[in-house]
Amino acid sequence: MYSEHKWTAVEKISFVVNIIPAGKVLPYGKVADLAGLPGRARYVSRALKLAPSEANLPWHRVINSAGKISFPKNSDLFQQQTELLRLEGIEVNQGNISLSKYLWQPDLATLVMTLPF
DNA sequence: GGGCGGGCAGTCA
DNA sequence: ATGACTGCCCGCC
Repeated sequence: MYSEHKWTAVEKISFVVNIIPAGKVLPYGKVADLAGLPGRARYVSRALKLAPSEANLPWHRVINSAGKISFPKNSDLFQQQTELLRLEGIEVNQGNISLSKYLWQPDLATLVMTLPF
């Protein structure tokens, strides 16, 4: 059955963030790409900030393209994100995460069939 | 409402 | 590492 539903940018972003597996991370820019919104990395951060907590998004799995946590080192959010990532077995040193170890590299063919948009 | 300016959990050269 | 550039939301005329 076709759905007439029009996916909003926020919905697409939420969807992509939701399918990042535990123990993996994805940069803002990649999230935007997979959501079909190339060049809109900043909008991803904005969307995450505005997303209702009830959505239970694994926001902590989104980091910047340099492989770092995008919060000031003394902030609560920085601490939270560090802890959440460690709970999933990801090594975090001073906000740095090894992309070569933890970058999510989805099989694109599978992904295309997974995304509803 | 419409328009403009500032700010941002980013990215790339 | 630094700076230029971006897309878009939000608050204020």
